[in-house]
Amino acid sequence: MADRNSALMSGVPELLVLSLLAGREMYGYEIARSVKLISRDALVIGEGVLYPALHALESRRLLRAKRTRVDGRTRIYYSLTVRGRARLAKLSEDWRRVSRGVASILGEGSHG
Amino acid sequence: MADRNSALMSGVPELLVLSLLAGREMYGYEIARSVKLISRDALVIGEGVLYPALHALESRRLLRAKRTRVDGRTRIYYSLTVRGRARLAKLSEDWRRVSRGVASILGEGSHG
DNA sequence: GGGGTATACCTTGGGCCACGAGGTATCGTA
DNA sequence: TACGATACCTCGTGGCCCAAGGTATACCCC
Repeated sequence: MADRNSALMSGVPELLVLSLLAGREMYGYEIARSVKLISRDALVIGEGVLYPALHALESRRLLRAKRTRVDGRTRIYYSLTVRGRARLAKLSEDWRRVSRGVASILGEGSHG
Repeated sequence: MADRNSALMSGVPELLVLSLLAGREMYGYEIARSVKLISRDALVIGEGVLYPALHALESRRLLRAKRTRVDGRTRIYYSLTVRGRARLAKLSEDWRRVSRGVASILGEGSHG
């Protein structure tokens, strides 16, 4: 099964997470709010998607985790590893390819 | 559970099929080749994805099927129903929303 | 007649992943 | 005391994608 590489799409949550963390380290709850905020409500990433994704990303060594305590609450800050940056580069390119591809089909279809 | 409506993404094959059929009626094999051709190899829709998708779309009354015989081979031409057009409109809008959303996150991340 | 390629349809099995729902705990506030 | 925001988490369901494999016709070449 190779590595779910050339999938048509999928993996958007992973892409969002990696992309945000490329800018600075963030914690889960903050990532969820940021996605909603930056995309102006176009995208919402649920916690049932986010946390498992973060754990998977960490165990795949794409993210590094740092536990801290703020105001009595636990926060886990995540940052990109080198492998994470490579993965981000690949996923971004995949996304652009698919995005352009879909646009080309939509264009064809609509103007007839 | 509602109708897999507000999904983050997914459903790209369905979108492609509906979009192509909005232009003119086509048969399965032709759709597969067209996707590859129009997208300049950016997108490839396998037959294991395409045919089940076409059947599902037909049973949901989004497509209409018309069996014909050409040169001794069977072709099944599909065309959009009214419901299919409505579905296409919705999926296109969803796609544009997600696409813009992802772009906004990628933009933030890369120059941040 | 045998082999290869293109056309044209199909199903099955497996697996990934998104999602909703629900759970724990702290803090501030009304 | 109850609620909402913050902050983490898991589980079960189900959708959907995919590779692989299967059937059959037409055409070409040798």
